[in-house]
Amino acid sequence: MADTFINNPSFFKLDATLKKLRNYWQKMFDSRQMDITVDQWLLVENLYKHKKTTHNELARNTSKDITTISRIIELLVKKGLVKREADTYDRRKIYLQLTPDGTEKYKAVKPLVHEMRKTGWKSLTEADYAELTRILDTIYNNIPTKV
Amino acid sequence: MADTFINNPSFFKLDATLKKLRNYWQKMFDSRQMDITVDQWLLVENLYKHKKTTHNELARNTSKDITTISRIIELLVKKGLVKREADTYDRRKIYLQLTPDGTEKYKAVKPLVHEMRKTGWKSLTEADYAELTRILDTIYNNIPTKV
DNA sequence: TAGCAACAGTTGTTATAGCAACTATTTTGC
DNA sequence: GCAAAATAGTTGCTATAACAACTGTTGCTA
Repeated sequence: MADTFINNPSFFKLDATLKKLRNYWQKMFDSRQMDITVDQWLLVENLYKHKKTTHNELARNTSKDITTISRIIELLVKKGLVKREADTYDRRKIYLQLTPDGTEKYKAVKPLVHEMRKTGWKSLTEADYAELTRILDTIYNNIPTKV
Repeated sequence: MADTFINNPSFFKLDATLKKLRNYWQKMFDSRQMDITVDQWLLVENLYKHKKTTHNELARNTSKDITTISRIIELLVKKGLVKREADTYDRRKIYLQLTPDGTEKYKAVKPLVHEMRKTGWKSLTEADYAELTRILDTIYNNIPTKV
């Protein structure tokens, strides 16, 4: 039978590619003693870019559940990479930002990440990137939020 | 800054799309009382197609870790959807196959899955599917297995 | 302004992901 | 033929994912 989007598990290839990427990143982090996981890195990168943010914003920016953010942040705080700061005006809110160690970590890991992105995209073009973006965005928007 | 594959998290969009797909599938399964998870479904589907297979083969076919397969199969056996059968010649091997209930489950869920694939792919063409496949395969093959 | 809804975040539970270490077999190499 | 290596699968552990239920705070409104 022909391999079409109907008979082929629609997210099987997505899943396989993502897993291989994630494993590659993690193994590279481990072999360079970066002492960080892929998802912890994603939060550190986001906190570096936004300087000061909340759990909710992080969740939106990273497509992660807020409970997942809560637990990853807990690990990052324990590692001394992130510090929490209560909002003066809204006592429900907690601002998160990198500590100096967190900023160091970002700078240590960043070049490796840059290299890995180039490796993954080797022999592909910016046009391919645009195609991938278009198709994934279309699928994303095709999916109902409510069932 | 322009959104290119270098500055944009290379798997962020993959991750976001896959999560939304997975959540959509799971919510549909739940709302139809299918009593199954997405990954359990993937194994059931694979077992339906291959009739009789081993943990190792399932792991290869689904891009899952063999430990993950082992645990999902344990749940499926408890649910009565899969049965284990020892190999007569190689006592390390265990063959897995759907029980009659497992086959029923496959037939009950299958039409829903078919619908969801159409929904996700709505307004996209087979050419788009080929493009997506080409790009993801290229990325997949770009990633070193050893670091 | 009292009561309630909405919001920010945490904790409990179950499932998937993957590494390391383990048991139990089978195959290989000398 | 026998020890070592390879193979099949399980178990322990830590991390991520997501739903439900919870605490505490703020905003809304009758």
